[in-house]
Amino acid sequence: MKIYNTLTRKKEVFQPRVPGKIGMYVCGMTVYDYCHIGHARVMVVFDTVARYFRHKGYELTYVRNITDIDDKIINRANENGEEFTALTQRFIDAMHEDERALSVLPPDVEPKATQSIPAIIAMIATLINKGLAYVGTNGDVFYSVSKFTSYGKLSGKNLADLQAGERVDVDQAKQDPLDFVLWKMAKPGEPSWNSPWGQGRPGWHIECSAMSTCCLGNHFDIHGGGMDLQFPHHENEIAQSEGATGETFVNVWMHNGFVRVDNEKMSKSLGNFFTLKDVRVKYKPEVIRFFILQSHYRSPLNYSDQQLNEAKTALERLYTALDDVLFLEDSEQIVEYQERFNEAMNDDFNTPVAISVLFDLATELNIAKTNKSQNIIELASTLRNLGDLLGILQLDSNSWFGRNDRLESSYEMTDEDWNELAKDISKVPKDLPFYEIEKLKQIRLDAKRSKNWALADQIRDELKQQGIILEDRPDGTTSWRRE
RNA sequence: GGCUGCGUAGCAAAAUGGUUAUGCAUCGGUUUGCAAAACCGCGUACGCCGGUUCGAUUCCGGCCGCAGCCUCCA
Repeated sequence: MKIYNTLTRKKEVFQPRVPGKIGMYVCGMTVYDYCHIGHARVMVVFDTVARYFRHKGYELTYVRNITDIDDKIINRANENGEEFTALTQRFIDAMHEDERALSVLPPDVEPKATQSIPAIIAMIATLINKGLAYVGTNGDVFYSVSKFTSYGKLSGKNLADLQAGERVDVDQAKQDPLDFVLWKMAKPGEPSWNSPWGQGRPGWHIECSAMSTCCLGNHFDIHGGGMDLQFPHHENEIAQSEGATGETFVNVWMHNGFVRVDNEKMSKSLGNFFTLKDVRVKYKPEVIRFFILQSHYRSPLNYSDQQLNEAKTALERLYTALDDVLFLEDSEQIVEYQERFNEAMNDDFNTPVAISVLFDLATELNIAKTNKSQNIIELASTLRNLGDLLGILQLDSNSWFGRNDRLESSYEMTDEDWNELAKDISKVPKDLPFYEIEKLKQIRLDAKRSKNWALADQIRDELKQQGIILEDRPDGTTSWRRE
């Protein structure tokens, strides 16, 4: 299979260092706020990558870190007047809840910066011993970028250009403006850990170097994250890790594109972000996941209600195809579709094409259902299993269409009462449960039998107002679903 | 200014040196009491200008436009 490698700027045939085994590290969240759709993209993209590797039979170790100490966390905790650990725990919990909703499987290891302090200190000490890092005039420890000759190889930058475009205020404590902090001295009252250089905390970049090599070894296969981490974060990670170990750090660098709003990057600093928590109120999480996978992971992804609505309609089409089909364990699979799907995924995880295979499969399944063909179960099972690789289509269709709520009545009503009520459903409370919908459906079927089209249409229209869609079938039965 | 990347039909989004992407929307048909869903049919799109080629949306060059990074950000 081929994967686009940021380091070489081209698709390369992927070869794990150890046959059959893959180590993958992805930069995770800094937990001082809720996850937004941009974070969702990273989670979903690399979850899909992980699922596919495992499907291909690789033994994958997937590590995704949590940054649970940094300036923003300290500031936010101070604003709230709470312990930073209380703050981070709250947002870690919220993140895990978002992940579960999006069917993002947990990574194998989820290291936290605050639990990796010894490894961080050890790596900084090595860098100082090797002459790649120094203690600045303010006591902070800095990485000496000019000492690392291949600095800039990932982002395609060179030191001269960087200096020419310098727009950071020069920190007097540094020897060179491009040098970055490895260990930051604590101000009074700030969270801190003891180190050979005094009480302080790790810089942002060092934690990822320490945690990744700690969990996966000095040299591993894949490192991922958002595009914006290419520089300086990942560049600095390379400098730190390769500087400290003297070995190649990572073979393949994968970066996902941004989520945009009105053609601008969605980001915390621009304030144009939508949190998952909020979006989930309006759209099912699976719709969000589908929306993300409908574009290639390296392309920009424009966020809008229109896009989400279309994703919902599209996904509904797939669930409609799966509706009313019995599934059998160990059903035969349709190889042709599996092959087309795999071919797409083998080409740098081309999920839009993989999804198009799902739609072709759905069309054939719909035809098979109409014709009552023999291969209905195989088609449906294949569709579901391929969907599973993308983390979609795993709900029971009754659940997707909102037909799985309680079966008993909420109201004490006679049939007479129901017949009266059916004539003016606008009086019926919103969010009718299963039993009541079934009841009204029956009343409508009776109306149809006696060719009382007016009443039948009225019931259908009124229910539509409530987001309940009735569909008559050729065999005279009626099915319903929630929008 | 430097460095990346992008520009595809109404919208979204892929592949591809000559052959159907796909989804949504629209239109026509089948079906239906009418709908809905489903099925069938319908789209000659590839920023502009040159070049290479028998042939370019696809390769090369220039231009224009957009985005990202160069400061915390997935």
